[in-house]
Amino acid sequence: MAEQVRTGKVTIRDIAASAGVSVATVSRVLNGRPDVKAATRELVLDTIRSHNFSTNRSARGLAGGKTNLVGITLPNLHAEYFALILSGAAETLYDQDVRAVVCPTLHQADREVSLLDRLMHGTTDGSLIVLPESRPELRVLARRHYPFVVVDPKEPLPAGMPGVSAAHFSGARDVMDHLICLGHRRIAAITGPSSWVASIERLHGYQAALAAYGIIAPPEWLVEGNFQIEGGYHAAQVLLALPQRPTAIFAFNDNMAVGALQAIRERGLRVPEDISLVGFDDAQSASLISPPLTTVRQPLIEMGRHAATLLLRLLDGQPAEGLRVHLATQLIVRASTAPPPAED
Amino acid sequence: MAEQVRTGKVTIRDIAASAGVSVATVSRVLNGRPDVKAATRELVLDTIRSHNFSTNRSARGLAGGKTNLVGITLPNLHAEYFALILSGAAETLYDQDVRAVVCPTLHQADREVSLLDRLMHGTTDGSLIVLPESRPELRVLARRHYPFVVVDPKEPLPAGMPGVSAAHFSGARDVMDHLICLGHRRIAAITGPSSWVASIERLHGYQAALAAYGIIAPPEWLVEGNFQIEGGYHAAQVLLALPQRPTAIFAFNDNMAVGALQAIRERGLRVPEDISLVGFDDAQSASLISPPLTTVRQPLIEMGRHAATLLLRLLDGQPAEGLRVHLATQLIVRASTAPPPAED
DNA sequence: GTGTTTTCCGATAACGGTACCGGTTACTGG
DNA sequence: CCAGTAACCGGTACCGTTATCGGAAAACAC
Repeated sequence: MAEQVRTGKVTIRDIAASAGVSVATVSRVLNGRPDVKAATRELVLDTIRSHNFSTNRSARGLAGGKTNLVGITLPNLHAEYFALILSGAAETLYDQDVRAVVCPTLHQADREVSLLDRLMHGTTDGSLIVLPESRPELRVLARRHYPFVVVDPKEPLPAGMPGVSAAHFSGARDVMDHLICLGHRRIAAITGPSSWVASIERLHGYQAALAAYGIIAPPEWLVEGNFQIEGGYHAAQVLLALPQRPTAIFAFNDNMAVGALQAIRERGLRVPEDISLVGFDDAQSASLISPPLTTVRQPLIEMGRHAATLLLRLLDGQPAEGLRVHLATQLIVRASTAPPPAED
Repeated sequence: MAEQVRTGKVTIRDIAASAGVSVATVSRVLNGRPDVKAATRELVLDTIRSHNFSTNRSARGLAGGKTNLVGITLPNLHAEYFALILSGAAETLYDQDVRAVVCPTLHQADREVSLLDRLMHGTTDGSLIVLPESRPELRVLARRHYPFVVVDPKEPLPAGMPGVSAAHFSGARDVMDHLICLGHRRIAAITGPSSWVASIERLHGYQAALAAYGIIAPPEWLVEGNFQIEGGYHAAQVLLALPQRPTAIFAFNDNMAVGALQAIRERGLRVPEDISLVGFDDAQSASLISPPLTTVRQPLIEMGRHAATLLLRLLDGQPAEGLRVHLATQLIVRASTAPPPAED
């Protein structure tokens, strides 16, 4: 009750002295160990409260060998995609009283490397790595038994490396099924950077569907974008200038679909009457633009949550075997797709 | 060159031994102290590299009294608004080799309190607090000389408390000027939660402009929203049902404007021909919807950057006096505003 | 009443750095 | 040539916890 509002310098020793026990006992109480008499525990707890003490994390980290900190590395924070993953992860970790330190790498590989390097060294207990591109460095981490889980990793992930991913392949195939069922045959795609795992997987889905229906796609139906709006815009311009204009465009994310929509409009064409348009991600924008975009919902927040849970389990000493989560995606049909215009 | 890929257990003592110097010297090199001969420094640096050693943060924190960690507390991460602020802040901090630990409070006040409490205690060197609502607890932090800066704080901030804010007031007034110049007189507003600082400030700007033009606003022109899309939707429904329908609606953020747009459409009205619509924030969605939304751009990333810089300066021991940043906003006129329809 | 467990708790050595205090050298200037 | 000063560097006491070990007291068995 002493209202000891000191400068925040109360240590475990002060508590011990004030409660008339040893520091060891205080530590035991702090860590919820069972071998403390109930009465003593209460006493200690009371003194802790009255001194409003809380344990120094650095010291605990040094002594106990763990920091209660995990790193979350991701390319950036302002993109909706990453922000959502982060959101799910950080909140889950927070609930378990584990702090998350964010490390935006801005796609600079050197940063990532030096980062991972120091991540392991007493800085964090483990990491959650959102790495849309595949990086061999991960092997090193794994070899040193540093606990981490990869979000959206290259498939197949080396054995024993935990990760959570979305069903890019089947998501893309769903899109194609949808378009083909509507009657489309000339379906172009605006892909993402070819180094991105998501991009590659979606491409496979696209191609698999075409193959399944026996459609032979000329190479010019494939244009690489950059997952940004203007990348989609330019890619669409290329596609629309084709002698045999495609009747549908599958943009590998919603951003690029937005850009494509713009290009289509500028050319005086209508969506979906003249040309169908599909995105991927189900970003906020997808439902806001007009026409609302047919797209594939990815459970990003869920992915973050799962990744965090996996990591937590890993930190708990459980083996990494089988810690692989593959989340389903869902085709969201909105107004941007329709049967192709009748052939003239 | 030994390629010492050990389990990550290299300590400063190993380096010292291997380089044939004392731990003190290694520590000096690590901290960039000037009193080390250049040759020795190189030698140490080399050994550090070859052992790929990096300093244990916990130990450093414990010994040196600082953690190189700052906390960033904010309501959540998935809202674009907060994600952008975080983005600016985290990246700036990262560049200065300070790590950011994110603490999503999810608006739970108890969380915030207990959080701030433990934030101070050896966990972080300082904090960046994104607090759209005003909280008296901040006083306590300040009294204990814990370094922190508040983003979007209640104005006026108690003396000596550093903070960065946007020009909500003048931003709102700009909107009103714009609308009034177009000829609007019946201008309704969809406000945010009345506890939010941003909401209050914007409201003042709204009222100030009306007063300046001698317009008397009946209370029913003011409906409270929640800064979410559906809040805007419902608020707009109320406004549109008014006997004297307003000719313009000023939604206090873009989300609500999107909702309002929906409500307006459902009622068979056109924007901007029948009714003008303005938002606030310049969120991504503002430029994507049709018609593109007239809104007020807030420099959110900039705000994060500035806040981080301020905090860094604070940690550097510089006094908090004058550490107040007030960033200008900018009216972005797009297609959602036009002169009011001719009176019938 | 004597062994044998349990239960509970205290003493103390780590943990991996930093910072202070001093001690060597190597230069100065007179 | 020597005192004085500066530049460098080593020794070591911390920092605040946790973990280990062992001892005292209490509970139990016989």
